[in-house]
Amino acid sequence: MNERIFQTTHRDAGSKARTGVLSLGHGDVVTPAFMPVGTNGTVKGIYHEKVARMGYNLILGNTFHLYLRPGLEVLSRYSGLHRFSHWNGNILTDSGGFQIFSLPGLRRITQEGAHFQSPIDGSRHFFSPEKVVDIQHVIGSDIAMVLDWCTPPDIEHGEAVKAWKMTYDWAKRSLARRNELGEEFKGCLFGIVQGNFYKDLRKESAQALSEMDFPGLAIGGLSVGEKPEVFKEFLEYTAAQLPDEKPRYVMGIGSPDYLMEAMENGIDLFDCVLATRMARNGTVFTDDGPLVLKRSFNEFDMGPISEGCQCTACRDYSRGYLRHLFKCGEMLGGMLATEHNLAYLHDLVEKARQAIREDRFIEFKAGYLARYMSNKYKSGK
RNA sequence: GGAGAGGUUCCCGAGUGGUCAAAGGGGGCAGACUGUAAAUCUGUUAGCUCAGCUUUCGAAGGUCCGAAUCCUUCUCUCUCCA
Repeated sequence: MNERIFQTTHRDAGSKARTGVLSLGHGDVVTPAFMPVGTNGTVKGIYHEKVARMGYNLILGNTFHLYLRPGLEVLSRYSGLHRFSHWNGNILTDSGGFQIFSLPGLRRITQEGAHFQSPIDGSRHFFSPEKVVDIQHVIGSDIAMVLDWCTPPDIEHGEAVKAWKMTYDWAKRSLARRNELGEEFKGCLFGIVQGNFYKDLRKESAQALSEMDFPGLAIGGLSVGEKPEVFKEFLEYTAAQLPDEKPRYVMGIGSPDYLMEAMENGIDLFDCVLATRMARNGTVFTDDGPLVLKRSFNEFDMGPISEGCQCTACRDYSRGYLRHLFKCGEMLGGMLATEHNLAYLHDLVEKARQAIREDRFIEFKAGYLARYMSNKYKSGK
């Protein structure tokens, strides 16, 4: 059942970075790979067709959201999310653990699972690890994630122990449920490492999950409000505990600098809402740092966001026009910016893969970040 | 020509003697955003040598300890009637 889904194709000579191929139900994914987030079965502000044409073959959906809307009956009648949403590539679904974590006051976690209230209508629901596997089975996820308990920074050691032990127990139950479904369950199920910001717990969690029958492992509970140095320290530490032969996925990171850190540490997958959310809010990635399109200095700028970028925004429109769209609240602005940010990250990761293949990832990263982090467009303040 | 209403800080618009540099919108400017309760949220928006001081509510005078608020004149706008 647990066939090998990942092959490393090259290892960078100067770091732990690696390239590989992930073979999933809807085609291969070259790694490292960034995964755009499409929580509700749509990557906000862009056609699936464009996402696919850009080169993305693995996007996210969210168990929590899709269970609440449109609900399992609809998804089941459509034979899953691929057909429902007309996406022919791969889909990874997050379990909803992060959403439940994000609903303080609306949730209660017990050994059995998570009780929560819908943020849509206040109705009460319950997710057990088994049920979450079942829902993702209905969705038809190519990669399903176990239900986990994500914790914020600055919690007590004792509480962090409780959370990761719970996540571990839930992981075992998730696997058991997957095994019950047998061949019917077409996707692969990934485990999630927790352990908060305690190295002993990260290590225990990573080792415990590594010994289990998961075809891939994720690092959860990072980028939840901790400082960048802390993120980096725990990313590096935790990644090193994971088995080399399985794909490693860091959940929820998407700024260029975080992606670089992840790739350097041998991470193969990452996803984030940042690119698409920032885009809708008017900020685009450039090699010189993030650019807020609404800012006044763009008014007469007839150049593209990024020279050489192949996206529609850069190909057909100027910074001045994009500024105008955002100032008018025109939805095209958000759509174009979304396309740009996704194209930008795709290009960036492709450049990184190329650097890895040529054993020069460290120089590539240093050169890129020196320019990106100088943040040319940051205001004086 | 007659009757009435009114001119408030970039705009709209509250405010009818001190607690008003003046509510609230809008616009402007800036900041944030990292497994999406987000096409969202936050800050700021007279000037200065920002504690404090100076100028500001159509204009000019006046009353008062004190005026965006009261009085006089002027000016402009709008509505209705001729």
